[in-house]
Amino acid sequence: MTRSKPDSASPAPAPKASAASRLQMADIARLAGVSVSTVSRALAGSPLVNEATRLRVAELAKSLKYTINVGAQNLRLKQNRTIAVNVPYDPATRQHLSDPFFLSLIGSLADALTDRGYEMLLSRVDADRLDLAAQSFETGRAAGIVLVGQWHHHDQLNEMAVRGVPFVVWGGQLPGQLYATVGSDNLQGGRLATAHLIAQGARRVAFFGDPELPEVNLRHQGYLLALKDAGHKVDARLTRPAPFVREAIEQEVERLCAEGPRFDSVFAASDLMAMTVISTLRRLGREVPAEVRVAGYDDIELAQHFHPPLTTVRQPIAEAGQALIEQLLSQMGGARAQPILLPTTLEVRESTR
Amino acid sequence: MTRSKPDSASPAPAPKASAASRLQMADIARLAGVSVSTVSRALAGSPLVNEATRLRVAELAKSLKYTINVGAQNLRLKQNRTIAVNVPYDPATRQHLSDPFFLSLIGSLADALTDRGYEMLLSRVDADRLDLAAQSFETGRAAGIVLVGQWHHHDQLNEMAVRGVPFVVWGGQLPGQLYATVGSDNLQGGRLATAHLIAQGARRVAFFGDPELPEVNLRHQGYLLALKDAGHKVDARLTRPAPFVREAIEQEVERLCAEGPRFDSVFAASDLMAMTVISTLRRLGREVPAEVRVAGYDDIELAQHFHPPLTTVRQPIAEAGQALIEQLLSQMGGARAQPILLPTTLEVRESTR
DNA sequence: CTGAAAGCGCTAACAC
DNA sequence: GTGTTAGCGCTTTCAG
Repeated sequence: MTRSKPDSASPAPAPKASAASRLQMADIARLAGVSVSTVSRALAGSPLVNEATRLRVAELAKSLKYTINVGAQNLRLKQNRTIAVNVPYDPATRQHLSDPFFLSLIGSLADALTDRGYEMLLSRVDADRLDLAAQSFETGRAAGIVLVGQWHHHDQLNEMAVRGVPFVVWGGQLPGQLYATVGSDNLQGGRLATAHLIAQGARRVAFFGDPELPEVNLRHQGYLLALKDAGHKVDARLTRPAPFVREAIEQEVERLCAEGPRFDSVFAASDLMAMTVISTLRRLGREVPAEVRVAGYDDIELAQHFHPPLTTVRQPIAEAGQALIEQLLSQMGGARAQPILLPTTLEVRESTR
Repeated sequence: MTRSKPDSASPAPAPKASAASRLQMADIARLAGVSVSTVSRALAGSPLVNEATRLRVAELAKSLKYTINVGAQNLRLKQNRTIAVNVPYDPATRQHLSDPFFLSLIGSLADALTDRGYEMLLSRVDADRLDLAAQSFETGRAAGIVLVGQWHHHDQLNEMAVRGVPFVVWGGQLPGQLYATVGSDNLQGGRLATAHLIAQGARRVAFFGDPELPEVNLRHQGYLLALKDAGHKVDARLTRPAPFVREAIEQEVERLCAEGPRFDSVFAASDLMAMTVISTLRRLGREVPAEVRVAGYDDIELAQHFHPPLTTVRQPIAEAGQALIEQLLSQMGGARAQPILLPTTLEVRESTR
């Protein structure tokens, strides 16, 4: 899925008029022997129009498969029922839309939107220029924006909020945040997972993840809290700042195994990461969970089918989509941006037993 | 991800005008002391406009963060740069957007579209009413349509083609097909996988999948061909028609193990299915690959991280998106619908050794 | 109850 | 070079 051409690709030839002039209101008005206004009213189900003519128009439209041109309708009505969902991609690796968790989240957003009669415009954004996501709002394409992941650039998001762009982001709550986030309780989740590892007898828990990302950072803080709760000493070398790239994770595991320090369990910031960690450990001859216990985060569908089935912190995906859309819509309705924290639960499976 | 409300949900309150009237061309015309037409030309980079004024207008627009209202622009230009991508969902189970393969395909489509300056409208369609997907074209929302999976209802698709709706579907090539499909060479893929199992010493290969689906059906035919190539007798009881639902697959595995017939390997119609089969076999105490060899189809990202790493037929995802869009665009440009077959390759891993 | 006319925000002849 | 004008396909006053 690595593409070579940059986003700034030439817009290509002409997409021009699609098909020889589509059917329009005037046509069915003529055919029905009424004026366009009547057709408009009839199709809108206005009580002003005679039931007989309403029916006639409706049937004519149906048999001719005529449907109102939403573009024109929206222009006239100044309304808009599409929401732009933006998935950040790392401009360096051009990796994107790859983590199953985000993909499920998109599915859940699609559900939530369809349920409310909205459409979803899906696109990618350069993770370093999250503010560009605002464009689909500014060009009138979308009535609101969902950002799937905040990455770095808290600042850009705050600036968007100041500009009055209606948007929500899936991510962690940050101090001084002017925009709305929806996310799982990352702190609590990290704490849960780590506490569980400790309860299983872990003495030296390693943390894998990129603490530059707000969400991961919160999970890391939860990890630290749990260590403190248990009276464990924190060994900073056990925090391994690996980005979400397979090779980097593998390397980090190899380094940790080779150079130390000693560790008897791992809390990984995502399931995908946990799975990679487990594969690598296995390749290096360390058994999971016998020698090293591993817990993940997300509870993606495959976590339970993995071998060993993965202990993980479950984020409620279906609710996530609902909450994101609800928050966005209420914001579009004039409400203030309000962060939402979704509860997490620990799914204990074989990988930590 | 199971939603309770049906699609026919009430369209909810009013989304009305977003924010107090956005900035528009007239505004920046006034501010620049020129007419709207000049602004329009300037922003479009027309050579008719004086370089000095062009610059002035451009800067004014930028500083005010003005962007052209695409809705109005499209209406006037009768153009449209959005493509609707529709993901069918099973109305019975309301399962959708769940198989990682389809999700990756969406990612690949997003890439292909962005590269060409198109936008992507993502929605679900009832798998039994694929023809409803045409609506986004008929309402002028989209200039063309991509259908991710043909399911049953070849007929509905043919009818859409007759109606002149520009669309492509990801799926298998069927006889008497009036529309364009893009898909991997399912027949060849099924043959490859099965032949490989036989080469590994398999004598009794079971097939898991729903042969009602054209793609799966082709994979099954490939399976039969490979058996014939090898001079094996076909045992119809080894074909297990399981839908893509986890519980159904587990049950089918249990039944096969309990009631026979005997089998020493499995070719599953998708990786997800293969993984479920493996987990179930393991639960029943049958080791993979020692006792049963298992091969899948798709080569999703997780196949290589699975334990054991999964032997599978790789479908070229990046090319898939490109091919779908290329085919659709050329169709929109007036070309005839032309099926495309993508090459498959066998990825041999531990699960069949 | 229905039609004529104006206008949503923009572009493209057609004048000057 | 730039402004004036008409009109994309629809909805909605405002008169009948």
